[in-house]
Amino acid sequence: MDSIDLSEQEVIRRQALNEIRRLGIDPYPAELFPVSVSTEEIKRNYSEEAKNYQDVSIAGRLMGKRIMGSASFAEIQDGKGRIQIYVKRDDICPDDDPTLYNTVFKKLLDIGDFIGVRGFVFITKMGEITLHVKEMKLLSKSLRPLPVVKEKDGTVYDAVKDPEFRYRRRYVDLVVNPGVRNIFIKRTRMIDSLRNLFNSYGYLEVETPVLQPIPGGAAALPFVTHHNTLDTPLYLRIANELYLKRLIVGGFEGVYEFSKDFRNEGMDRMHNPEFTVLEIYVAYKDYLWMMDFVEEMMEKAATDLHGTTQIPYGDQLINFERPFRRITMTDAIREYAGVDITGMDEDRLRGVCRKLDILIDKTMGKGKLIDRIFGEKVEPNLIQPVFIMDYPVSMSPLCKKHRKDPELTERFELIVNAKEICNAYTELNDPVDQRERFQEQLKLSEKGDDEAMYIDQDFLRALEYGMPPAAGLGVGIDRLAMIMTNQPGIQDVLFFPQMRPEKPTEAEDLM
RNA sequence: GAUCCAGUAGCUCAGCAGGUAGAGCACAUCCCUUUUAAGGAUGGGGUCCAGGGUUCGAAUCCCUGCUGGAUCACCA
Repeated sequence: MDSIDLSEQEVIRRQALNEIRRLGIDPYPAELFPVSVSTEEIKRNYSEEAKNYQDVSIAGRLMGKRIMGSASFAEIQDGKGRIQIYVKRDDICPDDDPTLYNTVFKKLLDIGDFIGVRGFVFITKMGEITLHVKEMKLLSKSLRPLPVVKEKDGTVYDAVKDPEFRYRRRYVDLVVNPGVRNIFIKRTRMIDSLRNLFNSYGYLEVETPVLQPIPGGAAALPFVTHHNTLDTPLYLRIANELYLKRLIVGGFEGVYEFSKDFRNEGMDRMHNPEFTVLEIYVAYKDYLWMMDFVEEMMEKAATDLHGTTQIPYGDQLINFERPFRRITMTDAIREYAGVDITGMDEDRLRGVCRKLDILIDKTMGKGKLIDRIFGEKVEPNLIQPVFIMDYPVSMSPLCKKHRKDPELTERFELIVNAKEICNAYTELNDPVDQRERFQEQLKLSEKGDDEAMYIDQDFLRALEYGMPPAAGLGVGIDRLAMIMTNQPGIQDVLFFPQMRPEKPTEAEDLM
């Protein structure tokens, strides 16, 4: 990298780096630094009376310096939070040489540098818990200036908020915006909560192929790649449903997987090309059982994260307390759109759509028309958790037909804040019916529906060996995380949301 | 994909009857031993996203492009 491309501050930091080396200090030492406590633990447990934490070591990023001659206050930020440190020249420079304080600390250390300090904890006149430093060591020099975000009385000054900057340099976002870390910690805690529940039921976490010869289990456009040795196309999975069901065929009675799925479709605040779905399949259950299970799961996740079932989302308060409302799709359309679609054929549904001012096109079949009515007129009203049950058969080629109505399927979705969070079936295990449903998908595909499902012959073969009755569930983990962490976009709950690659000039600059 | 908005210092932003740039923080030099958005003084730093056009003159007006955001469409 040519120094002519560096900003003044970057040049100064490189000069400081050289100066540090010249003083015989290794700016990137190899040996461990013995951290004895976290900033959080000190702040939580320190008491003046107990006089605890009188010899501790902490490490982290230097996040602020307030120099007042031969004494200074500064801040260290570790993985848990920040603590103020008090640095006095006479303490860190016990002999006559003041270099460590005057030159190294005051001039050569910058905001963003990692340092380790050892000392004792006290409380300043202003009442702040502070570490009085006796020894200081540089652990890693930072060469780029970190944005300095300040805060007073709850007001944040100069917060880094440009979304492009935040998503492209998430590492900086995490250092500088403390709330961001908590979002991701909560996301992980949420997944822990689900996993713990599944394990407590004795279900087995499994892994199934990401690279699939036939991308099945959902209606979506896949990413295609190529395997050189096999000389065959492979697809990144759009769902793992068909593989998990094969495991149910194989005798596992409860399996689940947190699955990274990939869909070659649009990107926006709700969609990222790769995203996480939980899928779980349980033998000998049906979709009614699964609704109870989902209620338990959601209530537990909410309480594990927030200690309550009431979750703030935007200006809403969402209540995950059991039981959730249950309503069939037909009843929901009757209630919110004022139309009874029972027994309507495709033409009459088209008439309904026209009357309700819903945009449709010729390629839409009965299932899609009903879905449009639901999406336009019903879904926006559904803020609190609600199960929508019994979808039309043509929308659900992997779902068992309804025990009472062959036009419907035993399927439900959980809608929260007008968005689908869960999708579940009584799984179709009749291999003959499944073959027919696939063939109908093939017809749709021949009509031009590029998302119609492929026929997976091996999956049919598996069903022909016999699959026990089972209930299956898919949960959009990113969307659930959005709700559980009160975030408006999927980019805010993904560490590294997909972005257009940076320009070559920028990329070269990063080399 | 459509429409709208935005891109100015490391960060947050101002500047737009057109006269080639400014603030706060950060950075540099100096003063200051319990401060806390520390303070005081002085100073450096910008291909004003890119390219074209109008003009004597463009950060400012026009066109094209790039990147991002919002809304809608499409899609789970």
